[in-house]
Amino acid sequence: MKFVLADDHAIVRQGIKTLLSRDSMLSCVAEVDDIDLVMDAVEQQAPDLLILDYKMPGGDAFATALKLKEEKPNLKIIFFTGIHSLELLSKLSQAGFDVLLLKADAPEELLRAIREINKGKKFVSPLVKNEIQKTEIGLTGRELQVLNLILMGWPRKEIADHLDISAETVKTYRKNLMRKLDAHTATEMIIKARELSLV
Amino acid sequence: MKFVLADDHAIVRQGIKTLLSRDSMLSCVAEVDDIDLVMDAVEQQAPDLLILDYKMPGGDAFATALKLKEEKPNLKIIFFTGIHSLELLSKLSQAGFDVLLLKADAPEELLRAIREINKGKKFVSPLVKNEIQKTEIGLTGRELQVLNLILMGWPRKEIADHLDISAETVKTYRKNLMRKLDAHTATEMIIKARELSLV
DNA sequence: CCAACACTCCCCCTTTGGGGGGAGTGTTGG
DNA sequence: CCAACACTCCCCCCAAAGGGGGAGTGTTGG
Repeated sequence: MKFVLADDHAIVRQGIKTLLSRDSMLSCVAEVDDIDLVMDAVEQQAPDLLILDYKMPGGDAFATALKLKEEKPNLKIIFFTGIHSLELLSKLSQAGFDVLLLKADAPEELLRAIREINKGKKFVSPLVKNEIQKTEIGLTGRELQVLNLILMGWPRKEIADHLDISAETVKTYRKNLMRKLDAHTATEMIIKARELSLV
Repeated sequence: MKFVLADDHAIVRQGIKTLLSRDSMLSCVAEVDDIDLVMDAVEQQAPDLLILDYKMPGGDAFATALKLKEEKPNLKIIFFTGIHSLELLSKLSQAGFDVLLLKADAPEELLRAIREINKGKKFVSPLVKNEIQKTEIGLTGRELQVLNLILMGWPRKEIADHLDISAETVKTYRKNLMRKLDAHTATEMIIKARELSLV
C-alpha cells in the first residue's frame, strides 16, 4: 500500500513515517511540503492513500482535495491537521472525506484509521467528533451576517446601512452574539469566533 | 546528553525523537504534552536539554521557560515552534533563550542547533532571523505590549493596571498603534496585526 | 550638547460599545 | 391553532473607543 505524505513540516513527516513504518504493508512513495505539489505527486506515484495536512503553503488544500476526490475515486484521503476548527472540520466532514484526524490525537489513531479505511469504512477521530459537537452554537443566518461584518471591523452604522436595518437592530444582534459566544468585548468575540471558525 | 521533549502533538515528538536518534549521544528521558508537566519532568530527570514547543495546553510556556532558565542555569532550552510570530520570536530572542527554531525549518537545523549549543553558542534559525526582520514596522516595545493586550481583548483599564500606567497612556498607545497600522477600529487593527503577524 | 525618540499623561469632543430591559412583526412546525 | 423562534426596533444607562490636540519626562546617539 503506497502513500503520499503532504505536510509542510519535515519533522511531522518524519514522525508519521516512523509511526507508519511499524506496518510493513505501508510505504511512503512521496513527500511534499506544498499544496501545489500534491497533484503532481499523486499523478506520478498513483498512491492508494494520501495523508494531507490542511494548513500548508501554496494553494487551497480543501479545493485540491476535492479535485483529487473527484478525479481519483480510489484514492483514500486522510486529513491530518492541527487545526481545531469547527467550521473546517464540519466542512471536511460534510464533503465526505474518508478520515479526519487531529495532530493532537494519539498517534495510534492514525494506524487505526488506516485499518478502518481498508475495510472501506470512514473514520473520524474522537477529538474531531468532540469538536464537531460544538456546531451546536446555533447562530441564525442574520446573526452570522452581522458577525461577519463585525469581524471585518465595520462600525455599527455601516453594518446597519449595508444590511438595510437600523443601527439599534445591529446592536441587538451584537448583544445576542456576545451572549451566545460568551464574550464581553468585541475583541473577545473576534477571538472566540475565530477559534470556533464561525467565519 | 539527556533531553526532555515537550510538545502536545505525539506525532511531532515521534519525529523529533527519530531525528535525534541519529545522534547516539542523545537520549530522550521524558516526554510531556502539557506545560504544567514540564517543570516536574525537568526536576525529576535533570536533563541537559529541553526542547519546548510554544503553543501547548496548560500554563504559559514563556513564563515556564523563564523560570527554568533562572532556576536551572545549566539547562539548555530550545524553543521549537510552528508559530511565525514576530513579537513572540523577538520576545524569546530578547529573553536570551539559547535556540529558536521553527517547525518549518529543515529538520537538520535542529541537529545543527544542538551541536552549536554544545559549543556554548546560541543558535537562531535562518527562518527565525527572517521573521525577526519584519520588526521594521517600527513598533516600540511598549507598543507591542499594549498591542498584544488589546489583541487579547483586554479593556483599556485592565491594560493600564497590568502595565502599571494610566488609562490615558494606554489610549495614547492605541491611538499611535492605529496610526502606524493604518486602522480605524480595534477590529481592523486586530486584522492588520494578524496579517503582519505582529502577534 | 542637542535633537530624536520612547514613554508618560492630560484636555477636548462625538460615536460606539456593552448591559439591562421591553415589544412589535412574520413564519413555521408540532 | 399556538408556541417557538427569527427578525426588527425602541428605551434607559455608563464606560470605552476613536480623533484631535498639547506637553512633560528620560535616555540615547550623533
